[in-house]
Amino acid sequence: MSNRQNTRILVTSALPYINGVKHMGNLAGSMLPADVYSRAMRLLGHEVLYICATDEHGTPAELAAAETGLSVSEYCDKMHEAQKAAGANFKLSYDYFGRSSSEATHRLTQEFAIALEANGFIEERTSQQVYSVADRRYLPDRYVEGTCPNCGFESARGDQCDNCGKLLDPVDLINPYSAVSGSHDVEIRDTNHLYLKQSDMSGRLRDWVETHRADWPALTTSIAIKWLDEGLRDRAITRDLSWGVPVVDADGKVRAGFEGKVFYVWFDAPIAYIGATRDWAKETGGDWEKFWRLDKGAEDTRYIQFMGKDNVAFHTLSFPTTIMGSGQPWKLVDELKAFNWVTWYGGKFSTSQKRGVFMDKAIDIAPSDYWRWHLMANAPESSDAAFTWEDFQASVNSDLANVLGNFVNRITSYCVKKFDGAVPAGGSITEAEKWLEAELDERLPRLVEFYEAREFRKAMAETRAIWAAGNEYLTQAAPWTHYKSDVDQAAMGVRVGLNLVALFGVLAQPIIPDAAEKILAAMSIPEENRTWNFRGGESCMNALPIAHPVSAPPVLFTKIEADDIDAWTERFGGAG
RNA sequence: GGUGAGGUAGCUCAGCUGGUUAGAGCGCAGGACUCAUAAUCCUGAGGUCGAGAGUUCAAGUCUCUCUCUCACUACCA
Repeated sequence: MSNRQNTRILVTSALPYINGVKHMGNLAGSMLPADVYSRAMRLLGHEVLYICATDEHGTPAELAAAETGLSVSEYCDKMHEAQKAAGANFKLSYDYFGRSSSEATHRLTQEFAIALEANGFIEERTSQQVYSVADRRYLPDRYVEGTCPNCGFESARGDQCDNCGKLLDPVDLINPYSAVSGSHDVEIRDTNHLYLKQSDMSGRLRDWVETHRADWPALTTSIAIKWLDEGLRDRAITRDLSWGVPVVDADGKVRAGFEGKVFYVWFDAPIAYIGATRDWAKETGGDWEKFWRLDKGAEDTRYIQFMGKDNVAFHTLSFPTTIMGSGQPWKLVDELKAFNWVTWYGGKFSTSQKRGVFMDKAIDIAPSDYWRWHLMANAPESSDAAFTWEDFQASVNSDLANVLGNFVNRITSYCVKKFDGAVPAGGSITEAEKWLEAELDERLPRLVEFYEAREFRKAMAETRAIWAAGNEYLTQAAPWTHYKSDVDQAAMGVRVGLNLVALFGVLAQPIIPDAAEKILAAMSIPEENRTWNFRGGESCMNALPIAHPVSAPPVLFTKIEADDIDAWTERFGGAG
């Protein structure tokens, strides 16, 4: 493990939309795994840059702002800070949490569009769109409602009827009205938009996706191939809105006929990955180009994207079309990690029906470590994963409190009581130490492999198994039994046990950073000794110097009681 | 409707290119221990791998049909 090459790694997680605080499923499906991965890679000595940002444009932001009485810009300022704070509460270790509304992203978006048009990948076309006279705005399909021509349902949305499920075109709705104001004064107008000619890129996209069949998860490639098989359609990348990136010509002036139009959020949102990196560079003096420009060192960067499955098409097809079509040496993603959904007792999260927990409330209920551990140990990697309070309780009580917390407590407090809180010398190697060494030699490399492969459930299970091995070792070594007749031999068990506490703290860092910090502080482990330079089980068992001071940390994990579950179910909904 | 993913012990899930008695954690039962957050450790019970058919010396693993669940279906993001 010692001769691993240090790599430069760029990590991005799908941009959370500006409206509202995200629920635990959003956290589990992109930001949290990206964070755990970034932390692990940093510990392994890699150069990691983890970038995320709020996705701020689009109709929903405009409407939400109007409801609060704030300007869109003020509203976004406020919500950006709220999301930033929520991320901080969950200890998301972004190197930079930017905004798609930043100057850098605006300029890049415009530059990409100009380059794409010069290369023939953008075309101006006319389409029909519903315009609401009362609202003085064009309405996205789902903001137009009316009677379903198929089943007669009276409040069918323009994109799909909630009653019969049929896909609709808003133009076909009978008696259409604006979902924003309820006004029936709506009309169909012709409007010009820029289209990204994804169809012309199909061949190159397919070749590129095919080369990754082996190293991308099946979830990722199957979705991309599905879209390609159905035939990529050209996609409008502008909208009739005022809040967003203006459409300009090469001279920087608004494009003729595009007054009152901006780029579609899904054109500029992924570009915000680059924009946010530039903003990071501006703020820190870092070099953004070595992460993004192939001609400036990005050939040596490994770029990994984290996202929910709904985002796969945009990251495997649309954004790559933008990158490839620009004809410029931009970095394409190397590896994608896509997640399924976390469901709420098998159903959907729903704010209106009080079903589900959102990041701001979740942190009031339980410490971030609890959520981080449970969501990663039960990550929706191969299929949707059901969240239940009972499972949450089991993860926290069994894995964190009983296996890890109790281990740390039992051996540190014993050391304080019997060995004056100092790592004791003495004793000889027994079967117990040999067993433990073999166990660590097998499990530590495997753990690292799981992290590198971004197999989160397996990495968590392996971590837990290592913690459990500590308890098993203590049972075998039984220092409390030896203490009665052979204090030196008891010292052996205590010393190795304390080394395990330090090791467990080191291993816990990417997942449960707060608890890890408490453990490492109680063990007085200096910063430079907290990295993942494992040199085999034997050295892990003898890392602490003799007489090194040790204290017993306060209870690390308070258990979740049945009463808590009842109260939370009452407050947030559950099986009922 | 189309497409994709999934249906493996009571629960949540592993099982790579098919190969001895199908695995883990939780839960459950019994035992051990007493340093510890009534914790921990050991042992055990529990599955005809959604249904049916086929290919093969051999299928949870490949093919087909059926069935159930979930997701996506391009102007929500």
